[in-house]
Amino acid sequence: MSLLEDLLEEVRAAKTTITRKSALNKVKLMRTLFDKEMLTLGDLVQDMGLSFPTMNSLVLDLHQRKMLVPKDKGESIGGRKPVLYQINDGIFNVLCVEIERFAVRMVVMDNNNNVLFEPKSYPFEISTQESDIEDLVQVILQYFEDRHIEEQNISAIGLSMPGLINFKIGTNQTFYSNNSFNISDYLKQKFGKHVAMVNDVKGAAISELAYGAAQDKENVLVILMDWGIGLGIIIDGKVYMGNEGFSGEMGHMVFVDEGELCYCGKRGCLETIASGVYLVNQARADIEKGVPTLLKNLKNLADLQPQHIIQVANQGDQYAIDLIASLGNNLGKAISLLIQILNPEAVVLSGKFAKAGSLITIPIQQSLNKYTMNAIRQKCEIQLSSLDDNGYAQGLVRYTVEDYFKNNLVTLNMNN
Amino acid sequence: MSLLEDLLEEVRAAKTTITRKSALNKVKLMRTLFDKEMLTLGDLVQDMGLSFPTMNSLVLDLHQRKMLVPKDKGESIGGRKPVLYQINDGIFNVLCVEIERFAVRMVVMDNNNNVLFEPKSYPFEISTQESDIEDLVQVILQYFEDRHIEEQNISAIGLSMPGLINFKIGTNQTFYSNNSFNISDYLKQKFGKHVAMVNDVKGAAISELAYGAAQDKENVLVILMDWGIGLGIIIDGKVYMGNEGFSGEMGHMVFVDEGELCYCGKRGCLETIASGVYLVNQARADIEKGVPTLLKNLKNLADLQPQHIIQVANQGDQYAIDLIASLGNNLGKAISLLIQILNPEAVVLSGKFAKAGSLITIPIQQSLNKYTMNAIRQKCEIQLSSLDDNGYAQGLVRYTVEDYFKNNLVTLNMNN
DNA sequence: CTGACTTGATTAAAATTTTTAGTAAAGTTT
DNA sequence: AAACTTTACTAAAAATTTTAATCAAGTCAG
Repeated sequence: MSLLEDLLEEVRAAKTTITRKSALNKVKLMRTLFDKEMLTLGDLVQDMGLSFPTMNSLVLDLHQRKMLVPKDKGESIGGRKPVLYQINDGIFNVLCVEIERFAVRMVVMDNNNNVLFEPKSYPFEISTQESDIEDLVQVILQYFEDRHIEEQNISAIGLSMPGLINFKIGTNQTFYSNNSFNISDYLKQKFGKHVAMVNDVKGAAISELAYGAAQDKENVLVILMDWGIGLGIIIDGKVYMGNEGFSGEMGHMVFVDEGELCYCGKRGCLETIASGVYLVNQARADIEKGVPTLLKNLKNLADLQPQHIIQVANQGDQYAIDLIASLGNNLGKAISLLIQILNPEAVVLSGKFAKAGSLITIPIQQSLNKYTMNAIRQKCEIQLSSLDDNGYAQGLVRYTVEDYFKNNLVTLNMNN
Repeated sequence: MSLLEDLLEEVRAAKTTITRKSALNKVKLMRTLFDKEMLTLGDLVQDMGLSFPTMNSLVLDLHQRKMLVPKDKGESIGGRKPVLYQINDGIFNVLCVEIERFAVRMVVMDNNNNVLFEPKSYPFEISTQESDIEDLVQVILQYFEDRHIEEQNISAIGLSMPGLINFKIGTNQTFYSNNSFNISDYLKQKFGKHVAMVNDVKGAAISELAYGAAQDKENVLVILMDWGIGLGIIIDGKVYMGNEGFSGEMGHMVFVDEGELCYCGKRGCLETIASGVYLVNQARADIEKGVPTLLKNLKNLADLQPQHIIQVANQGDQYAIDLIASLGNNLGKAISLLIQILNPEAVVLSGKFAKAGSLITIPIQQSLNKYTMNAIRQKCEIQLSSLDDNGYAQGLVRYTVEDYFKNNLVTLNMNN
């Protein structure tokens, strides 16, 4: 049993209200420390509303158990430097399972984002067949084998995937078309661990908020540009999920009257004119027509991916540049609607398209200038994401740990 | 000095931390009680994290000062009924100043929404001339005279108006075109009272949340339909203001490519095809063309107002019904974008158009079915507002009192 | 209708925490 | 190097929270 589970057990086993309260405060202290990453004793006193002596004894106890460590010293503001406390490494280890359109990427990281087992991708395609979920289990077991991972070293599983995920009950509409099958429960039973499930864009938004371009901001839109187009909405410093977890489905906003048929069943969705799918389809059609472009050098046109187009555009290919620009203009028009409605302080462009840099930002900015009210746009910065390969996994770790604490604290407070 | 101000003074004058804490807790108790309207001792203990004995003595003290009263008894859940406490009448009296497009409406209400001085409307037109603000002061003084109101009986002023209002610093873009003039400060100086200023749609959203169709809901869109079209966004049970207070400007979302010129400077804004202004302009043009409609009986076509069109539509006028339906279709298309982005649990249709009932809801619903993803739309109810004439003023009272508490508690906690 | 069983209100003693105050340690600034 | 700040830690005094007990006011089954 892990140190954190010991602590939770201590709360459950407490005989008097006093010992219970003390143990519960230690759990809350761990959560606060995870949330804020590094805090001084004084910060903790303020955050948790306890006195210095009490907080001191709590910290001392957790220090002795090696659950937290004095890491650095904070900046002095005219006197002695305060000690900064941090959760110890390896207190909570998360298996990150990032389900992408044609692959699953896995990595194991601890609460401080240390990589415990190196990432690896496996081919995997989402469909709505019944066997998918069992396939996923097999891929996970394969990863365990490949990296020599013992299951007992994993504290919880974090799952991210595109599509509609009901965050309140843990169902989704990606595997199986009926809403009743509960992946979280299935995996939880299979592995005997806490499972957190989150939509990929919302995971990205958490990453940007905690470690990326949205740090220290309150109201931000995170646009994830890849095969599809997703939106993560940050409001009051929190990622807004939507009433059932379905917020941010901007890719299927209807944008063109009587437009092209989208795979979602509607016509003229934004994704039909501004997405990786659109880019690839358009490029394929144009290449067949004989348009001059570096893309023609590609061996197999069927393998064409959005990143190839971005790549040649960055090399100066005029066709690719124009294609990305027209996409940027349409996307900018959509973003202008969002800004007009939500008045954010920043828009963060994330995902594979961020690599296109100003080739995409300038067309977007152009549309914003045209379609947004001055006062609302003026203070809204357009920023490119700067997260690295493990960036989204870090957000997934964060979501998983938060979910774990939330679930446990709710059930602990119930059995008052 | 009012009872509430006495209490605040007590906090400031407190010599020891202990007496200060106690006085501060009484202020917080008053705020909690205002926020939740009616609470039992047990509720207060839970909400504020204090023990029964302590809370009991706080309540006793405030009861003796006549700041709160035991009002009703709660429902029994198998034993003795608990006493429900409520803030006493007349503890905080708000002058509500609702600035509309062509009028100002005023009313004085207390913290429990009792009308102390009957409402009255005065003609008033917003422009960006310097003299406007002084005109407003004159109209307020006129109201005081007409209703025999003594200034000392007013605790604070609540101001609602259309347009962009920076809620953090109290400036607006309705009076004066430059952003630097501060109406709140001006009126505060003129009357020596706290002034809260809020955008009319956000005020309406607060009303719907506290007393209307959005009660007990978490994530709701409130559409205010009048001369313009406004949107109030309720997220996690709070009205979302936007980073600078400019959220919800849906009327100026660009909706028609190279459409009609809007007064905001852009082309093809939603308001040019779905608003009271559109309705009136379209009707005037059609009547001149000789379309058969009951509206022709109107004496003066220049006086045509949206409510006239709604009225004849309710009487069965086919032209008006069709006109409203086409507006509803367009509006529904816009709302479908919002639902797709924000996944609310309900959409509340408020404002004068709500009187059109199913004549407007059915066309809207029709568009929603066409343009929104099934899963997101399914659990989203479309509801009509049921607020009465003073409904929006009640939201303004609520905003004003909340603002007053927030401001005071912030400054009190600063001089720790 | 009565009696057993709830839950709520109130009070008092015991346990614990918070204040308050004082001292030492560790920096910064003049 | 001295004076001033801020943090860390300890201990006595003061206040609050627990805990427990009693009374009041309901519900509900028989």
